[in-house]
Amino acid sequence: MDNTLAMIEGEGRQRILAAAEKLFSAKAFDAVSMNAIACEAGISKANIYHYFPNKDTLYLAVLRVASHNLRAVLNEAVSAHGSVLDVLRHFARNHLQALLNRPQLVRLVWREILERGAPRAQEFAEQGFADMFSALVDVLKLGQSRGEFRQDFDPALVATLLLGANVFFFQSRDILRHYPPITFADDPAGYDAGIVEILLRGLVPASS
Amino acid sequence: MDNTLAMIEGEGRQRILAAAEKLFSAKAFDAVSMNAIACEAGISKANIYHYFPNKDTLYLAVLRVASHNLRAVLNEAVSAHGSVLDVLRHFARNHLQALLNRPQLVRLVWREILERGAPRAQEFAEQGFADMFSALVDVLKLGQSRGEFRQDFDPALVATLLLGANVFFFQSRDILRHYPPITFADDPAGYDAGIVEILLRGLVPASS
DNA sequence: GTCTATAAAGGGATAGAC
DNA sequence: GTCTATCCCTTTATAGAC
Repeated sequence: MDNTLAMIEGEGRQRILAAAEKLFSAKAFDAVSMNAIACEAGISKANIYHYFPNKDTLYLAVLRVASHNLRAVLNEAVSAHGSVLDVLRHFARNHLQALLNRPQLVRLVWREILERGAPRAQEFAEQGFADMFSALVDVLKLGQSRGEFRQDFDPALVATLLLGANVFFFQSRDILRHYPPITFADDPAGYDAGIVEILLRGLVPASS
Repeated sequence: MDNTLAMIEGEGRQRILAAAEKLFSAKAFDAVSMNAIACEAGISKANIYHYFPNKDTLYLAVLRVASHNLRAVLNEAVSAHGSVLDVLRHFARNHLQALLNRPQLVRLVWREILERGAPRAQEFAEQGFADMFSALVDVLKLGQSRGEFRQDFDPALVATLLLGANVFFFQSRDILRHYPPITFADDPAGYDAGIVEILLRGLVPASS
């Protein structure tokens, strides 16, 4: 079996998937026409149907690849070594940075989470969530078992809080930027550093 | 001027707006047809064009009303009296409860925030954001000025963290529910109580 | 104000040549 | 594998009677 042949055979499919990913990332399912995808891919509309039986299948294929890639990017970003505190700080910062580095993938997957009550979204989205939650919960539990953290908080709750802070930042960055008292809209690293410090030390003075 | 007449005159328009709001809340702009709106409103499709020149204008009218209502609901929910800590706790809980009470409004406005890079979204969305941020930042600043909170954190950052936690909970509740270590997916009050306690006391033991 | 009927355009999908 | 041409349906929007 010749590799070159396999690559050529897959080339058309790849072009379509890339074009579809780009367009589906920018607009919702119904707002993207097969015609637009064909134009973006530089092929004819009918040719798409040689590779995919219908629009829905194409969309699902795009979503499958995208969520897989996003998951890999995120998992890669948050892997770290060092003390519990260092790992936590790096997790927060790198997770957010990974989101900001791949805005299209995030938008694509996240829209699926928000729009569809359908079961297919969950399949992909939950994987990414589960990875992040597991990693983060493990870090927090380790901190607890070592006595570096309190024992009386729920690690899953803190994980939700931290992931939510990053997702919210990613989603509403443009709005945050236009709101005067906010100075960190263009400083994601500073944002996460501030958040982690607050989480660690709390709002109430230590003397209390 | 007779009130009844005014109400009858506005009735058709109201029926259309209500139907459109319901459908636009459930699906994206391009996924909702004028035909579907007409059916939902129980009138003919052509009749819609007597009140609105085109689909885009109708959508914008829906968005305008929805964001106004959502803003009122949220502002109402978070108004509270008492000690700084009580106000903070009530803010968190009531804000999230208000989101959960009006899921359609939240979805409608929030989709607009996420989808459009367009300027019109900002106009509405920023108002709601500004209200919440202002109220929350004021509470935090008051706590700081009274010495009940540390001086060395950014109130806007904590406000973002808290609002983000609630929005994230609202958005990903279905996913959270299916993830084993999470026990608070159906307990928003407990979720916010836990979050606020963590924020106040921090993760690190007080002895450190 | 409300309707039926229809126009004009674009959508997804297919047929069949090459 | 890729294309052009086409089918059929739905879409937005309009015309015009009542």
